[in-house]
Amino acid sequence: MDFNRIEKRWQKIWKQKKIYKTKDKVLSRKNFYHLVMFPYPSGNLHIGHWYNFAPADVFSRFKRMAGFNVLSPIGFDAFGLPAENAAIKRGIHPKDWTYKNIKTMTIQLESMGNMYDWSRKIITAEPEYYKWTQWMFLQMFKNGLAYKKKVSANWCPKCHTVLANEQVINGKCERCDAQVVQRDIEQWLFKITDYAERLLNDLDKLDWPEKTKIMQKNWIGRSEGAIIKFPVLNLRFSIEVFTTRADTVFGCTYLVIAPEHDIISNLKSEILNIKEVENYIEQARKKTELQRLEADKKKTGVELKGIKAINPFNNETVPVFIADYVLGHYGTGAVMAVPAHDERDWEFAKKYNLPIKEVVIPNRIDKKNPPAYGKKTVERKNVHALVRNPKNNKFLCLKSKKFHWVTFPMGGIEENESVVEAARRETEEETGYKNIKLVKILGGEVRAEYFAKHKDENRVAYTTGVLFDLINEEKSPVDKEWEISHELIWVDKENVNYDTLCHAEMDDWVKRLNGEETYAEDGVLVNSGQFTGMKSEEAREKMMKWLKDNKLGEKKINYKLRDWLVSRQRYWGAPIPIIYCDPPAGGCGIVPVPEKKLPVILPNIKNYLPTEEGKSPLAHSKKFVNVKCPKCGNPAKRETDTMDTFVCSSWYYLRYVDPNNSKKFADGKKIKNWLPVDMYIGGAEHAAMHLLYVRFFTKALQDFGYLNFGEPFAALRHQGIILGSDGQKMSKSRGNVVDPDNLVKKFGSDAVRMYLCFMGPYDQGGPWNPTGILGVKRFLERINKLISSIKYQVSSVKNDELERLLHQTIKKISEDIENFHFNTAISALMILFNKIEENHQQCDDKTIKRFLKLLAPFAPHLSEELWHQLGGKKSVHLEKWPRYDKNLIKEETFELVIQINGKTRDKILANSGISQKEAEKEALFSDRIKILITGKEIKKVIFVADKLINFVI
RNA sequence: GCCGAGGUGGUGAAAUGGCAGACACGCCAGCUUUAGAAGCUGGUGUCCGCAAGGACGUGCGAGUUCAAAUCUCGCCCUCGGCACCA
Repeated sequence: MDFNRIEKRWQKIWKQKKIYKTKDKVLSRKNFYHLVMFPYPSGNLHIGHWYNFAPADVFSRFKRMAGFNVLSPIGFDAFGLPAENAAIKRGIHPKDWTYKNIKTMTIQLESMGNMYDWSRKIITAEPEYYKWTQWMFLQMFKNGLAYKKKVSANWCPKCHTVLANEQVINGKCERCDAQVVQRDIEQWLFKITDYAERLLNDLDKLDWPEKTKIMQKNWIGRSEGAIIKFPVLNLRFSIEVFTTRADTVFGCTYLVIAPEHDIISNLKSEILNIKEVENYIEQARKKTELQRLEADKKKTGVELKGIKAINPFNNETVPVFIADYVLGHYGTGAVMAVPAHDERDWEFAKKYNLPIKEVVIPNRIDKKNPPAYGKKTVERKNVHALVRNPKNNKFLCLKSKKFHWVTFPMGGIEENESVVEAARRETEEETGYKNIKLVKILGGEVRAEYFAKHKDENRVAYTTGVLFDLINEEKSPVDKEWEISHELIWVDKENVNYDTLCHAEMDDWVKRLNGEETYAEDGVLVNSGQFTGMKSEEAREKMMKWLKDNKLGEKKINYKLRDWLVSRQRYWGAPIPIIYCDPPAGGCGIVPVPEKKLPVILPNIKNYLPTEEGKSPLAHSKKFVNVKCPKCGNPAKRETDTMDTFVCSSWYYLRYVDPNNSKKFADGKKIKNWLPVDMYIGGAEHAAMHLLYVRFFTKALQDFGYLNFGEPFAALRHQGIILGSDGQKMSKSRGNVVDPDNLVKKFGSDAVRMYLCFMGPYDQGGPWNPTGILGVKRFLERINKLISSIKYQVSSVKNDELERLLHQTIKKISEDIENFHFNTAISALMILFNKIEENHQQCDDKTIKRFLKLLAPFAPHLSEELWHQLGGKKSVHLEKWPRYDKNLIKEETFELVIQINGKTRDKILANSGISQKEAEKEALFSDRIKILITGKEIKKVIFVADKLINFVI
C-alpha cells in the first residue's frame, strides 16, 4: 500500500471539509485548550519538532474524541537573533529568510497530519501581531513595569556589537571568537522582580513537572535575611549589608563591598588609597566572562584605607574592603564578612591575614543516647584526645567492657589546665601512652547533649577535640580497675565515625580531620554578648528585633531573580514604541507612542547589519528615527532598539483564541471561553526563561484588568530530547541529524508519528534507533492487510476472550493517553491487534470499528482510510471515543502463583475471587508443592487476592 | 560545590511492594521465496543440564519485609540545570 498517497489524500479531504476548524463554543462540549510551544522558523522541521508535535496531536485527538471541544493551534515565533544571524551569514534579508522558512515548515507540518486549526495561525513578525506586542510594552510602561536603566551588557569588541547571553559561548563571541567584555549601555527592562513572591507562591497550584517548578523556585531564589547598618567611623554615613546569618554578626571581622558600589563616589575624599581602589574597580570592570570563570574562587580585593566601619552589635571597628567576589546587583552590594562561618570569607581572610572569630558552635543531640527525661542535667567542659599512629593512620580508642561502647580518651578539663594539657593527662591516665606530639586543636568547641549512662545523668558538654601523633609505645601504669574494664583498640581512619564511636561530636571531628575549616550551619552562639547561648534561629529573631528597635536595620527578603532586560540592539524584532523628545531647550522626555498609532512598523531596510556603536541598525534609517513628538509636536527621535523575542512569545497563547481581532489583543468573551490553557507541551529547556516570562505577563495583565486569571498554563508536560543514533546531540557538524521528511517518504507519516510515541516515555527522549521504526510500519501494514482483505460478519460471532481484551484495552489506552504514556498505549494496541488477527474469523465489524477508533489518534490517516472502507460516512476523527464496560473487563480465572518462602514454586489456574481457604486447599493439591512441603511446619500463610499465596515454612 | 533526573537482556523498554524482562527491535532455526529493510512458524536474560529441572539475575554494598527493580541508609557512574546570590 502506498501510505504517502493515502496520507496526502486524506490531508486534502480534511482541509476541504474543514474538520479541524475550531468553534469557540459547541453545545454540550467542554472547551479544552491544548497548546504546543510554537516553533522558531529556523529552516526545516527536525525530528525534535516531530517528537514535540506528534504525540501532542495524539493527545489532542484523544481529547476531542472523548467529548471535548479542543483548540489545537499552531504558529511561528518569527522574530529573533538566530534568524538574523543566519540571514546575515547567507546574505539574505532576515524577513525573506524567515518567511521562506515558514513556508517550508508549514508544508512539513501539514505532512504530519495534525489536527491544527490553521485558520488561527499566527506569525509574530506580522504587524497585525506585533502591534499587540508593542501594546503590551506600553501597558508595562504605563503601569511602571517598564523602565530604562544603564546596565552592563555583553559587548564583542571585534564585531562592535552587543550580544545576547545565549550568543556568548564560554566568554567568547559565538561568531568571531573574540573575548566578550562588559559594557554599560542604556537598556529597557521589565520589573519582573516585583512579581517574584507571586511567581514563587503560585507554583504550588500548578500541575507542572515537579523539577520544572523546582528550577523556577531556584531561579527566583528567595532568601530571608536582614539589612544591618554599619556606621562609618567619624562620618555621618553607614554601609548597609544584607545577610541571612545575622546570628553570626559578632564574628564579623571586616566588610566587603562590590566594585560597583556607590560608596566609592560618596567617600572618595576619605579614602587614602583611592588610586589603588579605582585601579581595582577598573580591573574588575574589564574582567571578561572567561577570566571571571578562570579566577573562580580565587579572591582578590583592596582595603579602603582610612575607612572603618562599626559593628553596631559590639561597637568594634572593622576594616572595609572592595572585592569582586561580592556582587553589585544582589542585596545591598555589600556584605559583612564572617570568615569563621562562611567559606568565601574564610578564603579571603586567609589570603589577607584577617582575624577569624568563631561565634557559632555546632549543637549535637546524641541520637544513640538522647537526654533522658527527668534526670538532672550537668554542664561540663570536655576534651577528646584523638591520638593517631602516623605509621598506619590508626586512632587510639577505648572499648568499655561494661557498656560496649567505643570512645576516644576523654574527660573533663580541670581548673588551671589548658585543653591540650587535659587531653595529654586523660590519654596517659586512660591508656598509659605518654609520648604524644600535638598536631592541632580541632577547631572550637562542640556543644552536645546526651545521657551519661555511667553516671545516670544528662550532660551538656562543651567539647574540644585535640589531635596528637603517637611518638612511641612507651606507657605509664594505668589504674588497675580501669584497665580491667577497658580494652585498648586502634581504629582505622575510615572507621573513625559515629558508627564506630559513640561521641555525638563525631561528625564534626570527621569533617575537621578532613580539613573543613568553616562551620556554616546553624548552632549555638558563643562570644556574642547578650545573645550568647541562644540557638541560631532564636538569636536571629532577637537580633532582628534589636536592629529594628535601634533603627540599625530590619528584616529583608531578597531574590536572585533580576529584572528582565528586553532591549536588543538588533534589527529583526518588534520596535520598542517609545519616542524621545529632548531638544536642546528641553522637551517632554520619554514619550510612549499613542496606542492609536500602533503598530510602529519595522521598516524594510537594506542595511540590517549590527552597527559599530552597538546601536540598532534602525538608527541608520532617518525616516524611521525622526518623528514629531506626540505630545508637543516638536522634532523627536524614535527608540531604535527592538524587543527581545521572548516578549513576543510571552503572550502568544492569548492571541490564538482571537487571532484576527484588530481592536483588542483578544476578545474578553473568547478569553473566558478558552483560557487559561488546559495543557501545554514543550521542551524543558524553557523552564527558567519562557515559562517564567509568560507567567509574569499573565500576572501583570491580570493586574491591569485584562485577564481574570493569573496563571497561563494549568498543566504542563515536557517532551524529551531525541539524540542522534550515536547518542550525541544532533547537529549538522556531527552528521547525525535525522531528517523527518525522508522518514515520512519511506515509512509514511503514521508510522513516524507512531514510532515516536512508541520509543519510550515521552518526557525521556534518547538516541534515535534507526531500525525500530520498521516494527511500527509492519504493524500498520498488518492492520491494513487484515482489515482491507477480510469481510466481517455483521452479526457477531461471540468470542468472550476477545471481547474482554477489547474492553481492557479501551480502559488502558484511555488512561495511558491521559497520562502521556503513549508507549504503553501502543503496546496495548498491538496486543489487542495480535488477538484480533489470531481470531479474525470470529471477529465482527463492531470490534474492528472500535479498534480503528483506538488507532485513530496514533495513525490518523490509515484509520480514516480503513474506516471508510468499512462503510464509515463521516470522518473517524469525528467519532466518539469507545467506552468500556466494567463488567466485561473482569477475568473469570487467574493464574494463582504459589510461593514457598517468597519463591515461586508453582502456578495453577484458579477462579477469580476465591478465598484464602480455597486457595490454600487448591495450592496444596499441587504435586510440586506437596513434595516441598511434606514434613515441614507451615508457620504462616500470606494470601493476596487474585494473585498469589505464599507459604512460610 | 549545590539542585534535579536516571542506571533493568544484544537494543528501545515494561513492571512503583506480589511470577522481572510485557510490547517491539535485533539475532538464531525452519518454512516460503533462490529480487527485497518482504511474509509465516518457532526460539531467544546468564550459567549448569539431552531433558525434566535447578541456580543466579534489575549500577555496587548493607538494611526493612513472608516477599524488593520498586521502600530505607551509604557509595559509584551518567545526564540536565545553577554556580562567589552572603
